[in-house]
Amino acid sequence: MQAAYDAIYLQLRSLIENGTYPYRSLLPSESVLVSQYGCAHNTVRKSLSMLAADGYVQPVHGKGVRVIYFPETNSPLQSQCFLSTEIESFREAMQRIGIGNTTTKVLTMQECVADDSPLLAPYAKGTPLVNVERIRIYEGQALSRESNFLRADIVEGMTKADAEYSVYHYIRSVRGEKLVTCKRCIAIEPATDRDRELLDIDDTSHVVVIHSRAFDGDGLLCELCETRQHPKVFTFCQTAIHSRIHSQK
Amino acid sequence: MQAAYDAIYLQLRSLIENGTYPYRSLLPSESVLVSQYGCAHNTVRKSLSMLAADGYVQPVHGKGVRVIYFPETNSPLQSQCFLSTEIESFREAMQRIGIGNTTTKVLTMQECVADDSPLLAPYAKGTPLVNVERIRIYEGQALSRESNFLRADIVEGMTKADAEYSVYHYIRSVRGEKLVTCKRCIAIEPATDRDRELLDIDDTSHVVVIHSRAFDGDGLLCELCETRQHPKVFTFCQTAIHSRIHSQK
DNA sequence: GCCGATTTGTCCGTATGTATC
DNA sequence: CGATACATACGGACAAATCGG
Repeated sequence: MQAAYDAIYLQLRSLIENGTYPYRSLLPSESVLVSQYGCAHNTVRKSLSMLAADGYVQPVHGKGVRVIYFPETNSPLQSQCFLSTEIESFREAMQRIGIGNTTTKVLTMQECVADDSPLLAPYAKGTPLVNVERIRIYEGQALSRESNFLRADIVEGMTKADAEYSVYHYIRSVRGEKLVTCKRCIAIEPATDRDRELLDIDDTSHVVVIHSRAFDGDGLLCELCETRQHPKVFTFCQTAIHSRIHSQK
Repeated sequence: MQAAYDAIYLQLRSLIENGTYPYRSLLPSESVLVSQYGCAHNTVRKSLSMLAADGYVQPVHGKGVRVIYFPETNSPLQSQCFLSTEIESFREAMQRIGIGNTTTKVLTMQECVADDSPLLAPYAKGTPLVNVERIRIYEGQALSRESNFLRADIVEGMTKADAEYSVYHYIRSVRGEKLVTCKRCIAIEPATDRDRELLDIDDTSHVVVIHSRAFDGDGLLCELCETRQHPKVFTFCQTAIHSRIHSQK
């Protein structure tokens, strides 16, 4: 079942994207939208705040809701970015940006237990884990590698073949678990000897390093992952909105 | 005046950060919080959704609101990231992460007009602009440069000295304008000859390129900026939350 | 497996405050 | 000053998920 605010969000978004509400114009006022959609004021507001968070509109107090979306041909579009603001598997990301011919190779896959190393500190000590190390190859080049510490119970029964296809797909479709929140940290670090050994980075001095921690439907940590990859495959788009909180802090 | 949901957000956040509500625990239920704070449940819900967006909690349907925040010593904290999810000036960012001794040098600052080049396409053709090119130097090294196309009216009267201190500070404090929305696109590109000429990048093959577009209080584009910088000064943290929208699209 | 209590999720209608024009 | 528009807040109703008995 689709929520009312989702439907309104999607409809308004497509009207913005197809030019019905062009860049720099004002949307119909809240009260007009309320009567158009036959819903409550708060419902329209939720849809509008979602559009604002995604960079489609910006509400202007006392004036209206300004459309700030314009199609971009120059820089990579939001939808074509390598790293999305959503939670998706590598496979899903590749399909989204239209790179079909990628393969994944599992280097190692072994059970272990969370000790008190700083790397695994977010896991409770003693938690059974599975460590999966993989390499991503596209167009014959190894451009990305990752080391993944997954909570054992959430990937119970996973085989190497499953991990080669998609760990996220296994968690979601086979295990029926959700991935709800993902915290990420992006940095650019000098390539290590191990990077040069495993990846085709040639004359590239640095690699993109993404640390991510994913939480399941219960809000419990289930994945702790480090991805190291060639810089040329990395793009990321984001919309920042001013909040008064930080100005007070 | 501070909104009620802001106060509740700040209070709950500090209670989470100081360990009163530790990692993996559940917050008091909505109804308890409502009676504690003496407000309506929608107000509490707004605070909780802000905490969720910032990666502090994750609500679990029918169960409670799980705390997913833990202090990190290993990877860069959210507050220590170079590029924040807020809208701030370079000067503010440097103060936040504790790098005091930085200087800014204005290379060029000249008026121009938006033509039909793809770079300036987001501006209406004919819009008066000011182009400012600057270099950031810290610890004696030129590590970042940027080319900024600002709408002329929003930086009216700005001098080279103002631009050397902070363009954002001039816009906000002198001109009294707000910067509300900022769309950014991050990529890693090979360093150009011009990069090597202006920056101290030595044996580094790539630079971090940030394209950003900022919108003023009226929701009108007022800044179009390209930043090119040394990889070693770049870190970015972000929290992604699963939305059903993308799964339907 | 069912039932009831608890908790979050969605939605409604209303009232008031505040900025813009 | 009045009309319009967004911002905040309240209180209530019902749905849906979870959990324990």
